[in-house]
Amino acid sequence: MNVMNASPRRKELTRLAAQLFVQEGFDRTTVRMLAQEMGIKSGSLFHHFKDKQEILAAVIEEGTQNALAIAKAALQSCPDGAEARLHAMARAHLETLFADRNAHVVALFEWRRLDPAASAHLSHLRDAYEALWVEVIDDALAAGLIHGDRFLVSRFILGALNWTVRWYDPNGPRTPDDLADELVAMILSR
Amino acid sequence: MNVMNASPRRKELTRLAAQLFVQEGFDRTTVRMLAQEMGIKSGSLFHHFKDKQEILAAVIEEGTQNALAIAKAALQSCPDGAEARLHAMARAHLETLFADRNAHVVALFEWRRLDPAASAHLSHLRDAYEALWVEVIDDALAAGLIHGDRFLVSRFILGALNWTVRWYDPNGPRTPDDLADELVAMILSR
DNA sequence: TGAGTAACCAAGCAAGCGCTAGTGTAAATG
DNA sequence: CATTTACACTAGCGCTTGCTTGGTTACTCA
Repeated sequence: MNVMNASPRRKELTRLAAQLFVQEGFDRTTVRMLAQEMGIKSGSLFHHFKDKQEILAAVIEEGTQNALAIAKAALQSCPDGAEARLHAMARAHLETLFADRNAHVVALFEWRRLDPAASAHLSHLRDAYEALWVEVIDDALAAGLIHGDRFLVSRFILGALNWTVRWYDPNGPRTPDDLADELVAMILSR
Repeated sequence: MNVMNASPRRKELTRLAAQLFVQEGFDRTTVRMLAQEMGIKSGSLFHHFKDKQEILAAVIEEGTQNALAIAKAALQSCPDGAEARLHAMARAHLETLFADRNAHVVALFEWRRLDPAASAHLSHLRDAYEALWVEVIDDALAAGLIHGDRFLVSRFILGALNWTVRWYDPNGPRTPDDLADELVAMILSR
């Protein structure tokens, strides 16, 4: 690997790896499969990544960074008010989830395959993302838009959103925005 | 393996396998690890199961059968009315999820490792379970307890419930019933 | 022009994988 | 008593795994 950089080549390889990890799962994806998908031989792979673990970490880091950036942008460019912010976060979450689907599926379902060091590092990133949610949900509770325990409410919402990757069909009639609207409508106290 | 039975021995082995599959994931669990956990040598394992795949199928089948039985019982012994039935289903779902946690975690996260034949067989079981949910949710919609698209609403609810296995701590202050009550309260239109 | 470097390859090692073959043994069955 | 059945064992085959080694090619820039 070349220091800790993010060369264009490495970024492209990471994208391909994410796709394979989703198709086959991390454990069943061999370095030979990865290399073939990338158009190189398996030995050459270790020029870009120090080991297989590092590829997984790269995929997850990439996805989480994107989610964080998009959520922050969505919150900044959205109208004031707790309801608008709740909408914006739900939309942003589903938007990244499907724009960058492979990376997010890997992050959600292969997190446990990370070694402790990588896991600790990436946990901070994920915590930063979840902090945005906590803030928005607290505002919604304070404004009386929703009711209940702030911890449970946020877990339920994130669960419902994350689970969409298991059933949502991007080629179907519904857009990610439709899903976000429907979810927010479902939980608002009216 | 002995025909297609469910001997007590085999049931116990299945339970142990579920635990290991949760700890390590299906792919990383070797037949040698399974055998050691069961107190036998790896070769002896294939007297009980024809191959590793069959162990996975046994774990998932066991868990799904339980969930179906408990949900049916809960619906039969619950007061009339759409709201009571919605409560009962949510409670039953979380109850099995944590009583029989290992099997359910495997069913939720290792389903894709099943070969096509086993997957087809077990899909019918899962469909029977989801049909119970669809019925209860349709009643709740008809009674005006909740609003929205029946498909989306049921996916969101099941997503929120299933995701609990990722964060719920059985040793914490909240009971599964608390979670069910809070979720139902969150989605009721009031 | 020639030194440096990023990217790649062919070959293969040591370890671990799922699974099989053949055997031993104690209890149930005719 | 003879036979079958259930369950376990030892030994290891054939293959795949992640990763290493030692070397080649193509390009950049002083």
